[in-house]
Amino acid sequence: MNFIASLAVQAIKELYQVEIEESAVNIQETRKEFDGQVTVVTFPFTRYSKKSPEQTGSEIGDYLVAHASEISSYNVIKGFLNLSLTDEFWLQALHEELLKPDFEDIPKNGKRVMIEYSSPNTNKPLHLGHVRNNLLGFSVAAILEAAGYEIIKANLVNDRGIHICKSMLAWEKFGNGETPESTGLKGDKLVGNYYVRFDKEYKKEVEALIASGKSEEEAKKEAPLMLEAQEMLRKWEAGDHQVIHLWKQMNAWVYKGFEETYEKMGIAFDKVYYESDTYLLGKDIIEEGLSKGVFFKKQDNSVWIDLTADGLDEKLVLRGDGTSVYITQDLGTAQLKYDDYHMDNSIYVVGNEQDYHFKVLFLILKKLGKSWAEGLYHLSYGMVDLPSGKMKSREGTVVDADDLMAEMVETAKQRTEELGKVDDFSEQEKEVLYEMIGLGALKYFLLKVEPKKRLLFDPNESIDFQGHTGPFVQYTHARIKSVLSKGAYHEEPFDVQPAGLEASERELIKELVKFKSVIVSAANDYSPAIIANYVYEIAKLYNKFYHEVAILKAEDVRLKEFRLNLSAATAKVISKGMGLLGIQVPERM
RNA sequence: GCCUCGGUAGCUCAGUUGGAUAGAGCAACGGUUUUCUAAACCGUGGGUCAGGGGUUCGAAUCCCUUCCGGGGUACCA
Repeated sequence: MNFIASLAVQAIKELYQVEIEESAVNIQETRKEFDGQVTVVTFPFTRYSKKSPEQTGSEIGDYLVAHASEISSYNVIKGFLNLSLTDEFWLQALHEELLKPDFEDIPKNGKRVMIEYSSPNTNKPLHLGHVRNNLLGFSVAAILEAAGYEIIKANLVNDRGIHICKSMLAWEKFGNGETPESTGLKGDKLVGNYYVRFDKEYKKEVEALIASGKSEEEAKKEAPLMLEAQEMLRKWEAGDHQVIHLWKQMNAWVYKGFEETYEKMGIAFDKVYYESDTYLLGKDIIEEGLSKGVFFKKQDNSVWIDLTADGLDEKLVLRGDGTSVYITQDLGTAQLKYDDYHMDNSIYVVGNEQDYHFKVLFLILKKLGKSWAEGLYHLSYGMVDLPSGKMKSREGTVVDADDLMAEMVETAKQRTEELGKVDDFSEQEKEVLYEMIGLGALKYFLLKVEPKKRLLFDPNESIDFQGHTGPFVQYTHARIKSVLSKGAYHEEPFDVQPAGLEASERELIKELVKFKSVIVSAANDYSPAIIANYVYEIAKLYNKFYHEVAILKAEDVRLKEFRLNLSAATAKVISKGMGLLGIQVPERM
């Protein structure tokens, strides 16, 4: 569509003797209710023409039609110049953009980007909040890869700390030697139960202490369980054999559980970092900052940075006793990641509750003069809330990831059986299909919403399978595949030039040829939602086309061939687009 | 208090660097199948784009301000 902008620039120059930038030409899609496909907004040009918007539009319109064979006609409504492009133009675009085997390839741009996501704690199973994080990370990685980046998918596992000790301690005290094998529980679930158990017992102790006259603050600090957990953390840091053994064993249970969940979810990583390996990093960066005068020391030896000039606060970066805080570790880990991969960009997929933390982290790295700090980006997303409010693992008010996925698959099964279209499938084929649809519905539901928006999930209201949903798009794909197979379609060079395009065909082509630019803008915005909405639009337009024109029973063979090709191109875009969301599409459903 | 992100139809969401009469889905109502998959299609109703001001040919979009909601503002992570 670029030729229209440059031609418009030419027109302004010749008609009104004014030189303008191409970017000053506002081009948009023509709204449905008007004739044409592309619209140039001509209001801004009236200052050059010194004429009415209508007259200006006509003059430019005449010029464009005279100078571009692709433009067949125009109409002017107020300051809008609506252009109709020839059918040949659209067919050509379809041909060039979509009917090649490597149609979706965007050349590599030579840039490397790391995307860190998931980053679970090993004291509890994954819940719906993690699901959003995982799907976002995986999808953004796929989108960036499609846009030409080299991708490293990283996971930073939070495998140590006081919260891990809490579940360890509770298991030691109340577990009676339970194991995943002895209980039949998934490892992460088993460990999660003890995390909840700790909280329960701890609260009892606190209440007892309060009853005996302590203040709430004192009680929370002095409860024996808390003291024991802290002692356990000290032993862990000292390398105590028994504690380390227990830690390794319980983490191993959790990892096995996570693996199952990740596999079901269909996500994976190229590199896993463990906080137990990285938590001591960052101290040399503190030294560096002190010597550069970026940080300063207080009387108690604690180290700070003053960010008040940047509108933030003073921030502690190292405790007075020399131990790390969260940001110390993150400073060190950021350096480690860069040393490992020398990437151009590094993306952190982390909830918006940590917006401030990342703002500070990136700012500190810039102040330290790290050349790579410019490439850091916090992909912040909104929390997933229940109607009752926030999910809290400790209180057990969470939507469990495994349960949710299983429910979705079950619903998909019921739906599919009711419709009875795949009764001839083998049991195994059915299982595969149910998973594809159930997970497709879930993933689409979570990804179609702009990441930064908060998401409300009502467990009592099931996720839809109709309308603006994953299954709708999947269904459209299956429908196309069915037509293609009945039409004995096989990919081959096509040169069919139908006498004239139907409106529904033109609309579909117009949307299809946007595919690559949509990938690019989704990559620039780190937004799977853009892909999700685009793919939905494609599916809708295809269904309209499908209902309005006959494909297999087209008037003549050439027309049928063309429509089969158009269908095949649509299927490719749907399949590839859904793939960018981590959603598979079936041949039949 | 300060910082930050949200607020668009009953509900869930789209809405490009400011552009035409603000769009989808769900829910409601009505229609479409002897014809390529009805998980579909077509139609009807439904709006103070949170409120107010400003910038301009033009504002859901940019600026200011008020209100409502989330999050942050820890020697927690």
